[in-house]
Amino acid sequence: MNSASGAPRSGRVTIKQVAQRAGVSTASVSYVLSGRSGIAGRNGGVASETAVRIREAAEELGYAPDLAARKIRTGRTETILLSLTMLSDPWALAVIEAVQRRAMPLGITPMILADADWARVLKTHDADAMFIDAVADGQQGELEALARQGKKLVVFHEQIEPRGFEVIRSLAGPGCVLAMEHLLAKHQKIAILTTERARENRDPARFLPYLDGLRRAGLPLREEYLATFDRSPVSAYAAAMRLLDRPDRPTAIYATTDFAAMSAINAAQRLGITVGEDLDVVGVGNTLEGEAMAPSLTSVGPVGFFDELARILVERALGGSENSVTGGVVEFPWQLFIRDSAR
Amino acid sequence: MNSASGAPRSGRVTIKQVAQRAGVSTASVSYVLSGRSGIAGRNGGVASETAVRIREAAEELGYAPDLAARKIRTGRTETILLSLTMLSDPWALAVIEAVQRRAMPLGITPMILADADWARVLKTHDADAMFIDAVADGQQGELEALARQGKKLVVFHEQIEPRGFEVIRSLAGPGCVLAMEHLLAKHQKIAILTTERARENRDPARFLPYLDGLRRAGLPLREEYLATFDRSPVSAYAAAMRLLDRPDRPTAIYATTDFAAMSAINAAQRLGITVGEDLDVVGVGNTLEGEAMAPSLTSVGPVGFFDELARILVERALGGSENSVTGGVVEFPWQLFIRDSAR
DNA sequence: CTGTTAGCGCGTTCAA
DNA sequence: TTGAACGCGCTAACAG
Repeated sequence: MNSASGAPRSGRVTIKQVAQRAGVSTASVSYVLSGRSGIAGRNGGVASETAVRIREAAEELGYAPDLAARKIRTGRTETILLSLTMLSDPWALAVIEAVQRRAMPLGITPMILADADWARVLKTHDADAMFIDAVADGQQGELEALARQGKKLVVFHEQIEPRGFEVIRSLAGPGCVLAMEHLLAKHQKIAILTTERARENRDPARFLPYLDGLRRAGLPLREEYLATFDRSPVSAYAAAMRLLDRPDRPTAIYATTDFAAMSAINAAQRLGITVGEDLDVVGVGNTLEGEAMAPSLTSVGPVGFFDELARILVERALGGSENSVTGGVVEFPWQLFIRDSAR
Repeated sequence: MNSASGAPRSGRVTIKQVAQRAGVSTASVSYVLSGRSGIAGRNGGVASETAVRIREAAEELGYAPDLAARKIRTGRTETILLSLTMLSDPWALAVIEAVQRRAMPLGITPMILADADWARVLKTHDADAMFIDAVADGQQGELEALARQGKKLVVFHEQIEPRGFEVIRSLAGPGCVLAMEHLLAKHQKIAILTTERARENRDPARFLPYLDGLRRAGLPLREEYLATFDRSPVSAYAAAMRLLDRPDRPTAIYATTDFAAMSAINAAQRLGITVGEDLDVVGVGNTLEGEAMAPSLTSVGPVGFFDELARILVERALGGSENSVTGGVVEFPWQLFIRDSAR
């Protein structure tokens, strides 16, 4: 076929072949096909007619730039790497989708690494930004090493401190405080429905706000208003029953899980108690199931978390390599979503 | 810090810095750190002591090769790209896991592209092999274009013909034939539980084997033994009930879905019919749920599919670039797994 | 046997 | 608009 034209030893079409075909230098081709063609401040003054010819040649030859070669010069891969541990988790899918939406229009491709073992891969593979959703205990040093290598990391973690990398946190605590305040505005007899573990550990995010709320309001902590359950739906339902099936029952329930809150609502309905009137219920997690149930569940959850994560990731990916190597923390306080179960 | 030693303008440690620190040339470093150091036929004669010094230097500096730079010379990315459309599907997770297991020990990293729009990305991004799990109607040409670019593609599709790329098929048909034969060995009154769609289209894979089986056995097609359902579990359960809750009920059910087969078993149990004795049931899909239920479900499914897919992918990734650009078809006939629901 | 020199590959980008 | 250097690692050819 084309034995005299280019140099098609490899299947790949190079910039050189395009240049030859268009009758220009490789530099012009590069200017037109990648960087600014007719806009640039300095250079890039490529006659629009030449530009057209170049683009035609590229099209005809089916040229596509070799990103590896480009990367070596520019330092950019036009790629964002997402290291996700639990790919089956809807959470991971939400991350992917959000980043996808932000990045693709800018020509940045999100790639997923489905492996808890990011440390090994990220050492050699490059990306304009990397997201890591799980850091084991000993791995803190590896993060710092990667950061020193100039890698742009965004790490999802509740405690880790940023050392050259960005940290993003999803904080349930503030939202739980809001939930309690919401109930305290109208109620005095507020029960809690929580896990055994949260109570034992005095979980600062989900359990303590209950105690603090009562204390600040000058209300007593009543043992009989404290019900715990262990995972199973049955157990949560039973716990709610214990709470509600008594003469002096609470007028509000603060459940540390949406799922528990839903059980509580079911229990109440079973007892003929009208949720939203005789009983207010709030949950934690702001799940879709809670929002969909009747009455819709008032709950707390992170809002816009995925979008913000995507924004940060893309921002860091675009930021020049020498740029802000600050490494900060972005905290994501959960917020209250008032719905029918507790107006 | 190290202003006099290397050239650390960028955060990245290069082979040059390692060379300088070890007091050798970059060639030696390259030989030691990547290719064969003391084995090679020709060159590679690096004294083991020097090799140690080089490795130490690399270690101290935290050197990691730039894969992009390496790729440009070797043409290899040490990466396999998996374009997966339905990441939430267990099927996709199985693909990932299988490839992971095969590839990682060989130093090949699987990367996932969570985007139906592979055509755009794959044009510029490189990988030693690429897997595509979904091809839309118009996209056939794009596959060929990519193949011409020298890209190694493995495409999962039932009909597409290989043109420069590999095609892998998962064929339910043969398995369904086996399932019917299994039932025909012991039964004469065999019912089918299938979807409305499969019946209308006379699905060659899952529906026709039922008709053909009856015909070959010289059995009549009885309308009352043909029950259809539409998606919902409820619907499948009801259809099974219609089949079983009659005087002259079938002694075997061929269900075109594991999920429907499970509904049938439930229905039978509800009616006091002992599955595996009074009634044999086979499903299609060979899901884990079916295997786990009691009685365990006899079913047909692809065996070793994911492993084989992974093998092909890795093989193609390792194969030299000029190598077998054959492009063949690998068919994966489903097989019968006999369990308690139909011995 | 051990090690070095030098050029390559591809797209970018400066200086002319 | 272009020639040529450049970035990084690989590797053929060559020299102790």
